Amino acid sequence: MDQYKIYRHVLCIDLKSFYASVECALRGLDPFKTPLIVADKSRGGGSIVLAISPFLKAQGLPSRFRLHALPSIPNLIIAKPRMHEYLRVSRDVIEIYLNFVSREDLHIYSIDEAFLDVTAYLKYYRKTSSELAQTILDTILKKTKIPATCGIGDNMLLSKLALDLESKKNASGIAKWHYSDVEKKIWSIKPLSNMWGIGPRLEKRLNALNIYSVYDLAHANIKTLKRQFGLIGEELYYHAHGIDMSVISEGFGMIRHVKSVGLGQTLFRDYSADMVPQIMLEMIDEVAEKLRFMNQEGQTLHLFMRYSKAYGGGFSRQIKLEHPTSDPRDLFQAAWHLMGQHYDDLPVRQIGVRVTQLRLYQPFEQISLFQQMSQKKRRMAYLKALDQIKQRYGQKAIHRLSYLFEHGTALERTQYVGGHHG
DNA sequence: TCTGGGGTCCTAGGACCC
DNA sequence: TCTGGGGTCCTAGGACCC
Repeated sequence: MDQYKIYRHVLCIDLKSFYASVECALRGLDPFKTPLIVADKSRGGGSIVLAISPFLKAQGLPSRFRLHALPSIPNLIIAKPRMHEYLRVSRDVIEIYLNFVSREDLHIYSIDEAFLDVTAYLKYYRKTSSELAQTILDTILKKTKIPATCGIGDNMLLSKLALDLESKKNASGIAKWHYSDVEKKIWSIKPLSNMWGIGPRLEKRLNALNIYSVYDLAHANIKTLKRQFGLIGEELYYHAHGIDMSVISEGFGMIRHVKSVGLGQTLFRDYSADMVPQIMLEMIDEVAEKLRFMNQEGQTLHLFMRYSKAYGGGFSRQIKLEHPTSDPRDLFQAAWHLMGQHYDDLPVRQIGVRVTQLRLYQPFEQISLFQQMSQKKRRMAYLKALDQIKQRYGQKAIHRLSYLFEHGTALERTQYVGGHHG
């Protein structure tokens, strides 16, 4: 097993109760003393609370619940989500990371979590990994008023586990785990789903094999695990021994390119078959715009629908296009084709559109004729012009006539980012 | 179990080619 | 047409994460 052990100094940093902390910072309040939740009241009692302040967390309030399950809390502040602000702060924090390490050694894991491989920098800063972690956390707090915690490990997995299972809970906000801590700190993890990479389904299947703790997992037969779970089974076994071979600068860094772009929404009510194409077109417009913004085009369109509860079921199908594209017309045509084949004309509650097989936008199609080349370029120029109008004057400045139909959701969603209020 | 939206990775099975 | 095996690509579905 020792031959698989890599020895690096990896920091895994998490911005504490991120959305709620940003809201406190914007109001000049202390997140540890302020009862604040982030939720969109205007979306009704069924809407989800996105974040709660560390103050409320310390009082034992669950971190995710529905607005109508909210207990009465004195002086509670309910902040409406402002995704643009959260994204801005997230970018500010990334800038801070980049003042300490280079891009190759930084892996952005989510809007509020990042991995930093500081192995090569400790000598330069003349600090231990804990000291450097403390410096970075202090800098984040000073510049953005956001509290953060940090797990440190010999590899990425150990740093992540140190973060999730220790530093988020201890007073200093920093925890360091080595391979030598595996027996004491990882093997005792129970239930299994507390381990990163094990969800409720895997936990159940493992329990069926008489595996209830990470200790059991570490002492299970790797061949059995592989037979039962394939590659993931092997990975589970190694993770149970604290082993993880991924190195940020070897492909886990920031430069990793996005592999798909998509959009999904659960509609506020059931939509009958005649309204579905409009919703789909709106969503495809948005995905296509995002593709153009990223200067990408995609060659496979994936369409997902779940029918109204009254009927149940749905479908999930993909289709490969003739050429990569970021033109909503091509994408809609493909979606229309899929619908013709698989849609049962039932009322719909959930719709998803995703484009995969991405590549960098290429103005020329090698195999096509001159005429078609210029057509693609001209069409792109037109779409880009629309994009620019929207970027300058707002998403509502110019749009399809069909967006005005009463069933549309696009105009309301222009205020949203990632499904939440922008 | 679902409640949210946006992602990633893995797997089994089929089609097709040599 | 079937005999064999190996490889690649594609699709649908499952599971996980934040």
